[in-house]
Amino acid sequence: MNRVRFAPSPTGYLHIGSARTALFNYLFARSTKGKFLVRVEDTDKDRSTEESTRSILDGLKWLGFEPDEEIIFQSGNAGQHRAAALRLLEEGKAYRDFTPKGDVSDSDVKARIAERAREQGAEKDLRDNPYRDLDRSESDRRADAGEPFAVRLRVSEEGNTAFEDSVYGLQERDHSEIEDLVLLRSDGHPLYNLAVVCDDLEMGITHVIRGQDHLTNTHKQILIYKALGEEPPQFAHLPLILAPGGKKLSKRHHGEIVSLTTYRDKGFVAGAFRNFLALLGWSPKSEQEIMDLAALVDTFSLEGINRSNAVFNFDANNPRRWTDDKALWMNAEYIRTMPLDKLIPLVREELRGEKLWREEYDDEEKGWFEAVITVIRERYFTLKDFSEQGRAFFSEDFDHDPAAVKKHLAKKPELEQWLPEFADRLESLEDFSHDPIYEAANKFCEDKEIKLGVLLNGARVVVTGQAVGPSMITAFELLGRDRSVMRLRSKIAWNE
RNA sequence: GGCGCAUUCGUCUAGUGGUUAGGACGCAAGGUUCUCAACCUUGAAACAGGGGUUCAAUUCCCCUAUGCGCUACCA
Repeated sequence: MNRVRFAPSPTGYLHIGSARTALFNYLFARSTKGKFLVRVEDTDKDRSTEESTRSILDGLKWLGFEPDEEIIFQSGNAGQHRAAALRLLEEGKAYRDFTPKGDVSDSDVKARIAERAREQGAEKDLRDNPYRDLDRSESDRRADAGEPFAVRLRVSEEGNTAFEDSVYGLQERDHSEIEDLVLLRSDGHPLYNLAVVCDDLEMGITHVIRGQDHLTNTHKQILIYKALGEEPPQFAHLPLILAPGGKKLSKRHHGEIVSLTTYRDKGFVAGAFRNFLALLGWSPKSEQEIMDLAALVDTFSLEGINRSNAVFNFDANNPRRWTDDKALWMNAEYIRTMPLDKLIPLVREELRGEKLWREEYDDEEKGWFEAVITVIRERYFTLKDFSEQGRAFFSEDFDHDPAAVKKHLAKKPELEQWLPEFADRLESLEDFSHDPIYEAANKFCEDKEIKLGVLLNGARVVVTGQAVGPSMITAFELLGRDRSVMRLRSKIAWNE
């Protein structure tokens, strides 16, 4: 049985790239009847926080990915990692490095790597560590004397490692390109590459599906598997998600757009965002694009994964395009087509958050509420729209859009008289339903010799505060006689 | 610097040794309409560049360019 894991490090929010990695792991597990596991890689104790862990787990839950087994915390396995390193030391597959630990300031490591590499040029020798061939008894003696040491894997100078990546195909790397990597820090803490290998072994992971940024390091991990006398799992690396222009998508440069929680907070339907994410770097090879979780599980396979990085397209300077157009479109598509009983709970949450929810909507006004949602959801893009654009349906306390006032009221000052007059006609209607309201509106416009649009557009601004919205006849019907009449007579919009 | 990976419309992508290079989002035009969406019709829009191989290359090979990744006693 296949076993895969999603292994986030809790050093911040859940990045959308990580969310997609989790998605692909989940889909792979479900589509092959395997297990989806979660392992929190909290070994960097300086940067890991509980808050981050919680936020990541919340994000996974929101997307619908519950782990099949208990969540593993990597920090709890440090003892085993250390034991593995010591075993390799014992077997001579690793050695003690007594070089004093240098100061590593995190910020400029990349620059220093490049700098050092430039100096070495092509002449570099990754096996020039003076302790690599230190006499064993001498090494033991110094260790016993309490001298601190790091443990490094003894990588052979000849040959290469190779593996078949499910996405990128055959990967080979000469050992001469791989340094004797550190397994254990001089303070006794295991390092990432060792920890992942040990944990994946321990958890019985059969397929490692992760970001392409790990592709080159996979060779190091394979070396560790070999040294431990174990078979490496199957690897599948995923293309990355980039920012417009092909740049790295980072919190520092792109802010909250990279955080999954942003999408939840800005009114995304989880299924819609999940659907969008699935299409970034993976293709079902069909023209079907709208897919719920079951459909994704049905069609998912590693073969459909792309090799080139995908650009997450958005415009930081344009509020209307704060995130990818297609994501927004897909969210709208979900909002207007998803089953009402799936949508209602989401709208309820949104209205509750904005203090617009009334318990009656779940009870004696359920029918009315559903009718309203059915009508207004047609033109909404996010769940936020229900409380913002749709506010007038749930509250008397709503604003009048200045642009709408200008466009439909200011240009027709006569409406200030006409709208209350029209209110009188509505008030006297025997049957306050669609057709009679429509007839009344037409009759009124005939009397005043104006186009229907003039009346209804003006009414929309006064009654809903908006220039756009559902058919005004339907809106009157939904709001009911009293509220319609009252708002038509109101001078608020005229005085603002 | 070294090593690795990638490159089809603006973006996400399909695809093939011979195709009118397909779809989606977005964009534009038209229809519909009380507004705006939705919907329908139509349109503009791509094989990074250069060499090969081949009867034929977007597809196979090489080089260049560009981008990304890794190169840490970070994960």
